[in-house]
Amino acid sequence: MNDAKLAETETRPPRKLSREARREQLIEATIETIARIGYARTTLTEVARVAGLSHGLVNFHFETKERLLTETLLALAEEYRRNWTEALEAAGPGAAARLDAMLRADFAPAVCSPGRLSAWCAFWGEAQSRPIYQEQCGSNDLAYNRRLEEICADLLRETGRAGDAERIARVLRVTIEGVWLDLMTMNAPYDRDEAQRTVYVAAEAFFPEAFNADGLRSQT
Amino acid sequence: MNDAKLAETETRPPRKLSREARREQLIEATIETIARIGYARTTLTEVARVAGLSHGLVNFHFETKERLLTETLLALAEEYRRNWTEALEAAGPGAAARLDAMLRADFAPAVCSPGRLSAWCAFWGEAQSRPIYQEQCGSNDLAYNRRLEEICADLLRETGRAGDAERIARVLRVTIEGVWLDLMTMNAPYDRDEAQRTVYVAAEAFFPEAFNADGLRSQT
Amino acid sequence: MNDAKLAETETRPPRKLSREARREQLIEATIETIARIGYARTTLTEVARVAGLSHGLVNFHFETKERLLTETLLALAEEYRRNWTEALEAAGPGAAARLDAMLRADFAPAVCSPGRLSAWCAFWGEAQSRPIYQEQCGSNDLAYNRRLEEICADLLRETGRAGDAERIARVLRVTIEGVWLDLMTMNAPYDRDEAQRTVYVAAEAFFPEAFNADGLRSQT
Amino acid sequence: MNDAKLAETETRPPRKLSREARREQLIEATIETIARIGYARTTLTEVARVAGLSHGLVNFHFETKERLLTETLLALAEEYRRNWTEALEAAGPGAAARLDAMLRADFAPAVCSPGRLSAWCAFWGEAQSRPIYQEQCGSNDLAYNRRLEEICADLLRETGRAGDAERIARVLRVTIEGVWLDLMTMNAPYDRDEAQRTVYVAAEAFFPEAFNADGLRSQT
DNA sequence: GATGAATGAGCCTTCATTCAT
DNA sequence: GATGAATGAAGGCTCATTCAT
Repeated sequence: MNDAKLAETETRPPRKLSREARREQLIEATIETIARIGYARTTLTEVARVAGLSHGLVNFHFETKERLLTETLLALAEEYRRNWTEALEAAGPGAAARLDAMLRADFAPAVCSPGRLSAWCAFWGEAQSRPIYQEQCGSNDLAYNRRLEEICADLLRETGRAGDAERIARVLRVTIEGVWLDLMTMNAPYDRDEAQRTVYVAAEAFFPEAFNADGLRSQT
Repeated sequence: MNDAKLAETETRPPRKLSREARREQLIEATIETIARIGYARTTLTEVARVAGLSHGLVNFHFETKERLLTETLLALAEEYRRNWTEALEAAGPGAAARLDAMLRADFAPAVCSPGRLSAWCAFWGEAQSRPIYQEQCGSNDLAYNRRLEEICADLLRETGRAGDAERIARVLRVTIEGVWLDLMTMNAPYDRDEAQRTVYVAAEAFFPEAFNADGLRSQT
Repeated sequence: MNDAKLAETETRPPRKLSREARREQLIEATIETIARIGYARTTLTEVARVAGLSHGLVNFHFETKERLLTETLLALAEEYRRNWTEALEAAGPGAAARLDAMLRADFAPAVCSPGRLSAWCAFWGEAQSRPIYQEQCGSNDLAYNRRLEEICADLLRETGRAGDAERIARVLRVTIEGVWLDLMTMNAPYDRDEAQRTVYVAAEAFFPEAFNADGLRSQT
Repeated sequence: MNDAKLAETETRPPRKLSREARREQLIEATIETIARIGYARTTLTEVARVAGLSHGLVNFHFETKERLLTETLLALAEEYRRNWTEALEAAGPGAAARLDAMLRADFAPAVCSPGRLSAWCAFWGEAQSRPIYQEQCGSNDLAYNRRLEEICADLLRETGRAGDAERIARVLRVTIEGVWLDLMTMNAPYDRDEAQRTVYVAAEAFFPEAFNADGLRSQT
């Protein structure tokens, strides 16, 4: 093979991809489509168009539209879980550092991009009338909640403060979800940095020794 | 209206309702339908069925499906606005009492029924890809936010605490929205009372002199 | 209304028909379509085209294609049953006259038209892999078979001949079905009259006192 | 074929079968598929699945689906023709023995298996709207009919009976086809033995000297 | 006002056919 | 030869919208 052909092979997308690669490509296109035109108006034709593929291929890799959407949600949930799990593993030993890692993880670009947030919102909106979506989200949330509660309980112990770890964890979690929603739906949205600061303001209210609006207090 | 007609109206269920009454009936059916089967699967036929009316009547009162949905959202937003506005007007003079009134208003049965919450979620999910919906929600939120910020600023002044009223107000608002979402989407949801306590836990964190988990502290 | 308009009203098909009338019209179009292009190539669009209606209307009156086809078969079966039942009721008292009535009924234009026969063939071909079709045909056949056996048994008694009524009835029935098939599938088909004579040749073989190739022997 | 190749063929399952063997394998799978799910629902994918081969191979050996089906019908027809031809060649010299051979041939397991009958029914059902299928069946039937008529004419001569050989032959043929159909489509089908007896009851009616319900009378 | 039959655009899905590997 | 990913035409079905009654 001469250089010209070699270059051509490298630059053009291959005609045939492995099953897994195509599935990921289509799921990515689905997220983008939902983010752009919403869940209700998402069609297989549009997903295929975004992916640059024929619409018949979508049904080849995912038997039905229903499955494509379910697996897209599953992929989002799995990506989200992996993100905070890994952040937690990389965190320092103290409860404050671990809480900081979890709060910060939710604002990592990988899970907090506009497209991802829009897709999440759309699925949330549909989930309340779809038990199958609730299950997908629910099991993930459950694990996240439990961890957050444990860490809050630890931090209360460490700081010697009184408080209800379950409710504090809940406030922190819904604050994150809430500023996410704001980032999506407000007409003049504040930016991600301000969103994160807002979360830390909440963290500071419960744990003033550990946090301020900028994040984790330096350990002096 | 003469006596004969008056008698007819009173004794028989009216065959012809006024324009406004029919519109409200259809909007109510729309909310219920969205809550039950979701925004994406809501059809005019189903709305008509829920309302107990004929198929064609929906298009007679609302020219298009788009208008029916938009006006439904408008009605929800207006109802919500009236609810907190009136609660605020009925509240006592102090900042703590007014904040309490606003927090409590969002859990009034009129705006916090399962059907209402589900419908809200559905519209939120769709709003991020529909500018027209964002406007409907946005203008309302804007007024609500401003009031909440004012009250928080007043309360900070009254209690002599330092703090960022804008971010505190934001945390309180998204906490309310967040527990609303939980009430809708969690597999084993806590109840409305626990949701409200969670909000007060957040309020207590910022204003311990004024609130505890049960609500407004008695003014001694 | 002036004469011109009156005439127009009478000649043009009405825009809206009753449910039952439309259903019959669509079933008739289905029979014609199956006869013309076969079961496998029958599409709702083609049925609608033959009926001169929009394809959406087919799904309005019959929820699915499956139901349209099933009800078409049901209508064919009901029409067939009514035809031989009424022929039997109009027949004379003797066994020979009743057998003659049944044999003759199957060649009545109402049930023996080319379109009807083609449609029957198509359903038979599909029935062997469709239990639901078999049931539709089966219950009808059962009643027909029982009657034919009874009459053959009566005729054997009357003529004092030995013979197996069940098998004789079966031969007569399948002979009718067979010449039907011939009328449909042979390249140079003989005509309906020759088909009927063939059946009478079979009848004559079993009951020479009662039949000859032209039909029932005149009672002398 | 040299020794090396022979050994390879015998010891290993051949990875590459000859064209002809693959074609037969696919035709057999087509018959089975049509028998199981019907003509209308037969797809190339299903045929390939039944044959245990890949999807694309079907189009490699038969350019189109149309050709696969046509050649399947051709194979069925050829198999059927060979069956009665060989039976006739093996039969004794008398007309009765030859007629018996033909009647018996149609119930030989090779052509009278459930799968074969189902496939025949399906093709018959479709043939009335497909000239190309009618030709395939027709030419075969024509030869079969002619032979049957000749034999019936011979037998009439031998027995000295009056009768119309053409119509008698037709009754015998359609009786066979009819009991075939019964074997396929009746809810509580009688068995092949009873089907064959029914045919002989018809034969006995025309030729009582030669046949009874059990078959050919022993020549005493 | 009210009804529900009728229309047709657009969607999901199937599947014969093609083709790169 | 053989595989299976990829394409696109066509079909069934849904549903917003229209309109005669």
